[in-house]
Amino acid sequence: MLRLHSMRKRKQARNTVARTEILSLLNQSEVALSHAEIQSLLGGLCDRVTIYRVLERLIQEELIHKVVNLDGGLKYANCHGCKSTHSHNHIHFSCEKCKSVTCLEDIRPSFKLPEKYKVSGVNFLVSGLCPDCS
Amino acid sequence: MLRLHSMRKRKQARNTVARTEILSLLNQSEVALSHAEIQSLLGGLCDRVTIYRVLERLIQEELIHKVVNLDGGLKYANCHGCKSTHSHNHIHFSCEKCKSVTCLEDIRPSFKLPEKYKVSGVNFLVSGLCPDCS
DNA sequence: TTTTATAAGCAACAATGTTGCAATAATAAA
DNA sequence: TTTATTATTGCAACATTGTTGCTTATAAAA
Repeated sequence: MLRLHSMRKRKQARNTVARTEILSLLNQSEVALSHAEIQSLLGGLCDRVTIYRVLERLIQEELIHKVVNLDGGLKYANCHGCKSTHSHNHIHFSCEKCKSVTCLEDIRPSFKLPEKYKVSGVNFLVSGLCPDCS
Repeated sequence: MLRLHSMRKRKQARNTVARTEILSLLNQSEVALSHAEIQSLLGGLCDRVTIYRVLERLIQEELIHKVVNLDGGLKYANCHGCKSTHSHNHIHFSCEKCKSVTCLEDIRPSFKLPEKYKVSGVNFLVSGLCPDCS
């Protein structure tokens, strides 16, 4: 196949079993899942490392996004509306009782920084009790 | 010493070298420090584990607070004004270039959750370029 | 079917955080 | 000041989480 120099050969993503299953898990889940939870749900379908690499890929493809929990633990959630706007600037809610982490997609906090700061991303996490636990 | 049953013996905090030095480091620092940074700055003054335990104690005493970075890494910062109000609901800024994490104490974001959520704490992190780097 | 580049598996490693227990040392009590 | 008490430390061992290199397997193209 002839390729022009400007036409950079892009890495062609593949539909593998691991990718399909992990994406399906996240799409079906109401809450964000940790790597450990995903591994457990997959029940040995694939290696630990594969999960890390699939998650990384899905993030780059903007099909999921990463959520940092209160304790620094990482969780992953599917992107519902975020993809269209290319932004993950909504609030995430972390329930102290059931430990669930949920995307509150419609809620965008407002704030104002001094002019000299250049903002490129935000991560807003609110903790407390979710509707089911309160 | 006679003690009533209701008069629970409270753990009496001690002024140790490690505690003094770590608190001093955090008070003198403009930016939040990670455990690794603190350990490096202390230069072998005490054990790794001691640093973890001192930080934990200082948090409980509300002299410092914990900041979760974008990647889930934990940093620690002194409390300037936060103690009086007993709240850490201000924004933290994480610079992508110099990797510094700063408390923006005066800036409080506003947002509104559905009624059923009970909020007990927030962790707001904004990333981008700090004044020095932009 | 054959080709080939992506992805998976495996092993080894690194970073970070936790726990139990004996020894040390800060503070209170004598 | 000396002694007693117990909070704190150091150490070792372990757990968790995430990363990297390399070989093998496999999805998709030819």
